[in-house]
Amino acid sequence: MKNIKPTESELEILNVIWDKGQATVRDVHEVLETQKQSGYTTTLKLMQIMYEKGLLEREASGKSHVYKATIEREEAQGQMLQRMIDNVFSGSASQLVMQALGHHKSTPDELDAIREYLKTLE
Amino acid sequence: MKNIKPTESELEILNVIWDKGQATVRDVHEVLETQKQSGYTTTLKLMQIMYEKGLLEREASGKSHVYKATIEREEAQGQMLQRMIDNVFSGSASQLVMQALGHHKSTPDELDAIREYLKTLE
DNA sequence: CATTTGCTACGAATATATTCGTAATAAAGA
DNA sequence: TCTTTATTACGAATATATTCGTAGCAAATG
Repeated sequence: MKNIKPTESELEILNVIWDKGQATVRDVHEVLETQKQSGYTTTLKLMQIMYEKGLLEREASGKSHVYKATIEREEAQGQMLQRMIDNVFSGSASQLVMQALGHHKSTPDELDAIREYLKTLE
Repeated sequence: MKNIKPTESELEILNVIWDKGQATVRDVHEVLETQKQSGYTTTLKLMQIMYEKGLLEREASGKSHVYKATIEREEAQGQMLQRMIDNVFSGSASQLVMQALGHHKSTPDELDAIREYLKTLE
């Protein structure tokens, strides 16, 4: 089980790739451009580094490469969450949960979904 | 409302100070030493930087300084949580909550506490 | 009074992350 | 065929974070 710790920029890229399933540098760059100003080669370089780190895998396709994430979104979310629980909430997941529920006005539907989910955890 | 983004090392220091209420460099260093090997002046330098950034305030006490956090633990937790919700869970707090509940076997007591808490959110 | 101890300040080395320019290359288009 | 375009690779500049050595100083100790 791989343990990842993406930087902020890497996470932005992962989010695009997770959304799309797979993507070229150009695909990713076009999305990132809408969020913040940045050069194409910046995105390229980051994705090359992520490939070297093993965060992404890639496959040649004509002149370019098609990248995929080597870890599922849920798996990565779980790891990042665990790190936050450990480092910020002294290891208490329930503390984190209550903070999250308290600060963000969730809709009644969302709260219901959580209640349902709690039932399945018995 | 100040918006903080402590680095990993800064967070370790903040945790000690939040636990103690206030602390000197030596106090902090003694705790950190039990967690990882590091030099006294490293801790000192970090706390000086945190002071410059406004993360800590300090007061001379004899030859040394007594430091306090300029932000409450809960406030900081809330901000870090919000950032994670935005960057990792596409803005969905309930997604984060369910991930947290699913991955970490909370005790029945904790789950009860969360259920109670949900009731108060109606 | 001289020495040791414990503190701050600060510069510098190192590591890591981010950004971008330039070169090489191959495909597409005129 | 010649030129433009889109791509990768890579080096380098910049920014940020981390670590520690050294100097200066004052208090405590012998």
